[in-house]
Amino acid sequence: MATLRASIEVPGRAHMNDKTSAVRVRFAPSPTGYLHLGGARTALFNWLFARGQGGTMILRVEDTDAERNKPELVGGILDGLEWLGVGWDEGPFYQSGRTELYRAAAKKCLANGAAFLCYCPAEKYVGGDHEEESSEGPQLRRVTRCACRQGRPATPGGKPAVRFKVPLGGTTRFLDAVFGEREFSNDEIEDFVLLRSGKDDQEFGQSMYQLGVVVDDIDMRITHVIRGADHLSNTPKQVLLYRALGAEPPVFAHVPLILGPDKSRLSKRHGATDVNMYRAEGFLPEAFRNFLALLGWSPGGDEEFLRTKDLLRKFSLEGVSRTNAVFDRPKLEWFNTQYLQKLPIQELLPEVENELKRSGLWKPEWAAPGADGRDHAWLSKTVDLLRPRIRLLPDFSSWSRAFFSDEFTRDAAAKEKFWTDPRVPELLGRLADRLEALAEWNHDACDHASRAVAEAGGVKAGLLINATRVAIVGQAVAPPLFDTMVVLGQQRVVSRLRDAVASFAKA
RNA sequence: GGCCCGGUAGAGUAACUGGUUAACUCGUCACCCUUUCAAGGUGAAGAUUACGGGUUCGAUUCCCGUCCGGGCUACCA
Repeated sequence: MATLRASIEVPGRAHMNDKTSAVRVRFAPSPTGYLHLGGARTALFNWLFARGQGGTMILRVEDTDAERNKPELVGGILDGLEWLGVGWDEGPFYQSGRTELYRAAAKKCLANGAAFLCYCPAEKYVGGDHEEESSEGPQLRRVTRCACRQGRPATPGGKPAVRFKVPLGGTTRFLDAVFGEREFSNDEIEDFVLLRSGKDDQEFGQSMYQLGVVVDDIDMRITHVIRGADHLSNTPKQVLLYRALGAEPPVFAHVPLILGPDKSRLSKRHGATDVNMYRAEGFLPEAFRNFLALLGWSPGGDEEFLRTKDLLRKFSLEGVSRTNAVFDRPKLEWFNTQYLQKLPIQELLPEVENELKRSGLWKPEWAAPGADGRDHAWLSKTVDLLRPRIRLLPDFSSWSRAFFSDEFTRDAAAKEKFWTDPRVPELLGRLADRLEALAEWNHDACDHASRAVAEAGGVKAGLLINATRVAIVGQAVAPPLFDTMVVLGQQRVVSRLRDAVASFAKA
């Protein structure tokens, strides 16, 4: 993966007291689903933070739940990250392969009294926050402690799970770079499970989330935990674990969640939430990144069109908001059109090439400047002409098909709109003759010839121009006609005009 | 239910540690440009800063309450 730049001094924030250690962050997806927008945004923030300060980005797959885990989903998540341009320096590490590490940590907690063996079957566990029947219907009671923590199992027998022994009374506090100082009462925290009970001949089962994250974050020397705000309430548990394992907690930075247009949690019913679907739709990764970065973060100024290098330079945890953001697709599309228009043409060309290859329209001679470079120059000019009207990459092969192939059809609605005048066939025929006779093929020559034909025929130039557009590109909407003619070339324009005239005869 | 976090125009955000016409971007509407449609240009509408109290000479900024939204409350992550 990307080479790690030499560690430089961490700008750091005084109150966080970062010593001199370089920044180390991680993105830790769970393969229970695809890479969704929220996850992608979290990955992006971690990446921006790490790359912006010469730190290290680690990728860790949290697959400790054998039941819900779907290994085949990992590939899609990695693909999504790659498309997003979010690379990592270490990993991917898989928690499923680090089981011994977690068991050792759990045993350490058992040994130093920070954890206990709980023999309660999961359904019978008496601790926690269970629902209970009352005169007013089902009620949830406060956290209670199980007798197992005193070594007096309420329901002896069976295999025990390891639970963390949360201190009675007192508070647990930590620093969050986004939400500030946080303090939680220990009495609100249940004795959470560290290790599942073992099956068959196993002493213990797989690690639970809380143990896995903490052990790995310590082991991987993570300095900043940047993740979704849905983990804010779990953080005190983790801080307790850090202490029990004799480690200092990192700086936490919880970023607000991304909600759907109805302000409810973003889910499949809100449409595309899988980043790979945006790639498939033809968004440019950099535009997508720019849009995503602005969800829950602001550079402070008025500029919103921020290329990746700008994001890298400006990103900071201080700019992260505490308010959940709503995903707004129209704005994403706006960003895409902006990038389509403003990107240096040489940066856009590879994307267009991929698109044309995907649709089978690509011609090898268009590839990078060859012998005389004329074909490549033609492609470059054509894409440049087309791009102000393109919204998504696939538009290059659908909407602008006639620019790259002679096999195209004329849009019925376009004919309906611009071919209704009975004089059109004759005008198009005369224009074909006139253009064919042209010695010079350029914008002005096409312009003069067309206007002359219109004038001679006693019609407004617009009538001929619009009809001609439909004839040569098959669309009612296209780039300015004379520029289009230049790009298509004399022979092609003439033959398409005659083909159009012929189509009238048939009809 | 308990605990926690939020609440600035339809959306994303800004407004130095409270200071006076609440700013920018997307979207919407209008006009200009014009050869279609975009883009671009100009302008407009849209916010009693969720609501109600309080502190203060002064609050979007501080405090309390209410309402609304979200999160956590699993041998999920």
